[in-house]
Amino acid sequence: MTSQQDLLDTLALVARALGNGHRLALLERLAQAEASVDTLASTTDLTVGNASQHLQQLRRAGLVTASRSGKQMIYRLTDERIVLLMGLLRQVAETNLAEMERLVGRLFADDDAQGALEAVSRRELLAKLQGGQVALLDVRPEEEYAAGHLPEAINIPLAQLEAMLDRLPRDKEIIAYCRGPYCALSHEAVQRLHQLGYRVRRFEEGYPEWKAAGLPVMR
Amino acid sequence: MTSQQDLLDTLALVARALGNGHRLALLERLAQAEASVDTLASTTDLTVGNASQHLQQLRRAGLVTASRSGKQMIYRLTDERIVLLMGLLRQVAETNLAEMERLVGRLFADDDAQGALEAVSRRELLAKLQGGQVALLDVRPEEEYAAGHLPEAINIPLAQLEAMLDRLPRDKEIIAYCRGPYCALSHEAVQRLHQLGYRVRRFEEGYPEWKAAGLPVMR
DNA sequence: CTATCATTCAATGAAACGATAGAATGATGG
DNA sequence: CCATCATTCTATCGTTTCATTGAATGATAG
Repeated sequence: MTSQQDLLDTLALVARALGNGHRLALLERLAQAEASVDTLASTTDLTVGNASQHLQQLRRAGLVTASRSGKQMIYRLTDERIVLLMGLLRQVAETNLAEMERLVGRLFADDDAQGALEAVSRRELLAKLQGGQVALLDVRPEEEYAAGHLPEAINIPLAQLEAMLDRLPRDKEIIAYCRGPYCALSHEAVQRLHQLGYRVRRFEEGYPEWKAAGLPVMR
Repeated sequence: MTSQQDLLDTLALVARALGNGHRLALLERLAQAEASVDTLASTTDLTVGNASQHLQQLRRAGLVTASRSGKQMIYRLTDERIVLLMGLLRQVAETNLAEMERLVGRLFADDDAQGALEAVSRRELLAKLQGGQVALLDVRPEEEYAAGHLPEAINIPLAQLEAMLDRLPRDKEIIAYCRGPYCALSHEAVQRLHQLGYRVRRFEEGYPEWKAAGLPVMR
């Protein structure tokens, strides 16, 4: 006979797979684009061996799948909803853990010093895009942009921001986005563009959340 | 400087709190109604000491709060969204873990043998309630019903089902619900009522999901 | 078919987790 | 203020998790 407890124990298995900072980092990275072990290891500052082990655990929990492509093993998220799950986890943590608030506060401290332009919510962004008076700026690395991005977004990786300013319209408000709420790239971009006199704000989410919400994406 | 990794580590802390079957059981119980350590321990088959420890962990993770009422410590969920979080965790687990499917399959095996009436979805239930030709049956214990229930639901705890049949209308279809998708109470009720000749089906979710979705509840 | 590259496996030690038992704390009722 | 009840704290032991190391496997290019 199946007891309810067996089911809960199995659910706990999945939750436990989410219960490690490095694994969450791997999942966030995978939410941008599928990637090889090697790539994942270097973008998350793990040794290859260690990354591989964590990926196995995620695989056992059904959160990622792997397939071989030549010498490389390509990992990807099994399910779009994993992004939603992490988003909800984030919301619950932010509203109920003081520690979390402290850390997020610090991440946003720069912005506040700068003149406190609040981040643009998804709803607000949709309205602005409808109106057509904003330009979307994707400051992620080129490969992540290539794997998928918001419609009509202009890609300028942060490192080349100043060098490629000519791609940005001067007459529109600019909305910058990157990997997600905790990603520093768009914060940085907004600061730098603001100093250069652009009207610029940050999208409070990132590409993965947009996609997981079922909104249209481009390649 | 706050690194993104600090934030992920803190998130992982919350996920880890969900990563234990007993703690998930405690949370599910708390989703029904607030309760004392003693009550929680006995409904989840834990010793009081052990339950207390798990509750502390949930508290550290910001998932529950406690307040003293006389000699007793009353625990409650901090946030309605925790129910949503567990629901999403369940969905992800069910679609991506074979083991999960196996266990759920077994739980539903009885129903299938019985003539396979599929469970009623939330959307379907809302439509049926609109129409007015169904009666809602809440088969949870009286205290949980008292703490909150679906509008117009009739409470008959499973143990008294046969004794209190006169409360059920014979001319309407009956929709039974209980604590949630994995709760056995409504399965059992449906089987027994079906044998007695009632037109009866099961709501696929439970009270906590209904409430967390922002739908109206009664006391 | 061998050298190389990408990844996984296996073994180790340190740290964290989980259950238990028994002592300690806090509130209440006489 | 003492006895009782509900809960928490402390200490212990066995188990699991995590990072590291180095060896093993699998695929490819010459």
